[in-house]
Amino acid sequence: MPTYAVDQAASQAVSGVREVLGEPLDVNVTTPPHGVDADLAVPCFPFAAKLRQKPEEIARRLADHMPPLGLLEQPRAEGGYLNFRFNRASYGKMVMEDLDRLGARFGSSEEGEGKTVVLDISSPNVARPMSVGHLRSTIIGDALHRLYAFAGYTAVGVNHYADWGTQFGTLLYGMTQWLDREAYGKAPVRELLRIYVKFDEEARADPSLRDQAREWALRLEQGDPEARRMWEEIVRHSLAEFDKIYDVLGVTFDSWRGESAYLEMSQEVIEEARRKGVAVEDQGALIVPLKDAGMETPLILRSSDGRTLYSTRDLAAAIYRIRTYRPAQLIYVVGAEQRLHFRQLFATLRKLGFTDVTYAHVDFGLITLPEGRMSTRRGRVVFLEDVLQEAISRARALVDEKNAELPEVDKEEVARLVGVGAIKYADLSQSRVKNVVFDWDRMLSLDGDSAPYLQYTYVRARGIMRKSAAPYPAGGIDRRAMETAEEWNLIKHLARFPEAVREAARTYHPHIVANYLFGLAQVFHVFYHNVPVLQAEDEHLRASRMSIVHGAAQVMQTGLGLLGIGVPERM
RNA sequence: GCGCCCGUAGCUCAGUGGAUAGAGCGUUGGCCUGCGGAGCCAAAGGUCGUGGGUUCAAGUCCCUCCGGGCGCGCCA
Repeated sequence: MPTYAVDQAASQAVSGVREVLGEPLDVNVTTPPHGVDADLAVPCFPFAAKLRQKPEEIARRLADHMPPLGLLEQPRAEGGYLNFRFNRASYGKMVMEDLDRLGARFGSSEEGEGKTVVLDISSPNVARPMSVGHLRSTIIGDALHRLYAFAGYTAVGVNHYADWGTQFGTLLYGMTQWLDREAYGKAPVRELLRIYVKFDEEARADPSLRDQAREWALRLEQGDPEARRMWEEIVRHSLAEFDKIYDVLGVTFDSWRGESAYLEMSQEVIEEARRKGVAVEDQGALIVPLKDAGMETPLILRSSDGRTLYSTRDLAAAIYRIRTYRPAQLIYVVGAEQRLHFRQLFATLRKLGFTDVTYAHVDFGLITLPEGRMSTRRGRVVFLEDVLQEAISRARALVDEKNAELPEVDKEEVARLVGVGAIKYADLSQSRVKNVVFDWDRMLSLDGDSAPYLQYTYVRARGIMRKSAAPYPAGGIDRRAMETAEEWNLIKHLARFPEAVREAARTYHPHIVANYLFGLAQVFHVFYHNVPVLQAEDEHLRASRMSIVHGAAQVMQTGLGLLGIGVPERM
């Protein structure tokens, strides 16, 4: 499905090679390394065995007999490589026309047309303040949500918040003992946290408290009105708190459903699993044996005392999503420590017959503190709210320094965009698989490879655009605007955006887009530094360069938008 | 003990099996009479954890070992 210039150029290279060699060979198109003056390369080593000829000779033969290719120059043989350069006139023209025609849709595709993906994103714990630990799922999930929508899918972002489970027993009991009404009225979730921590301390001195907590958990489970009322209140307060955070982050969901929404359905799922022979009784519990799927530990559907578990409700939720949305794929953006859980979940779903859905656990490394793993109970935790505030205030200090004459409202807006952007970018610009040791300065970095560097690119481009309303040049971009290395490199980089977007979605790696944008920023800054736009020699050249600037601003805005990062007009 | 993940420059990280492994930070030294210096240019800095293997070609794939992290039946 080659629609963009990059794709077409690559497929022209492939068919050209096949035509000359006259065989349906597997042709690999790569990008040459830095020192080589070429845009695409085809290594000829793999053909050697089949053609009984040296790679160097094959490359030479190809170079000599290559038919004319619209977007590529006549290739050259260099060693065992066949090197192509883009044809500036045709390739550059096509790129710029695509950009002009598609605008904010440049980079999008129809790949997901008619298909739905459901993404499990964020899923915080009710009754706890969100910590930086929830950042990754929220931010990575949001970026994937946007990327999939951009790729043409119907993307459903689901917040599956944890509002059920044994921890509510301790909380309800704790509330009956130590609740400070006034503190609860002012900052309910913080007060609940205090109680949660206090229970842990007290229970260490007096283990009988744990029985009390179990008692309350049971009351809640059985629908006791008082327990139920307290629980509902906790959930309400928590969701209100989450809302505030998501609002600052600019993250939205298509569906909010807590685990408790699946209590009834869990019973049906248990029945179904039993009926299909997927689940069996074992030591008083109901389990799904998974040895045949390569797992020693089974998925547990019902505990020996008859309660549903996290895994039961997750299974019910998955089935609910499949029946409600008819998705092609279920995606879970959840930490790597739950790998086993998702292997079990997916295997169970397949056993139950849900085989026409693909499942993906998009995992990511843990965020830890320098002193070790975060622990809410021990108060060893960094709250997301504090991180956001700190980021915004650091950005604000910088705005005051760099752009003192900006109006107050704009300063606030810029500080928010830059501060929040910095946090998101810090996470989205590196591969998600590695663990991260939390570090204020690193997470809130505002220089180098950081959000403001990219946002500043946009600001600079917009600065030029504000000063001139030159329209897209009649008759297309002027060849003279593609002559210098700065111009040509920028155009070539713009052309690669669709590829970055596609790869990021395909591999669930938003950092591919982030890295791409960083490269774009670098190339643009060099262009900006060396190529006069407003002062171009004549009107047509100026309009042509303006269209390049326009394209750069557009791609930066679209790309950052896919990462959930906004751009200011000034900063 | 078993399973999974990670190990690339002083630090933090990129690197679809292809050519001479790249950035940012930090260090040193340059560039504001051009469209905003939150910028640009340059230098120094590497046995890609270790040892084998597969391949025409390995930072990338497979195995050993070392170091770190996570997980392993009724928590979420």
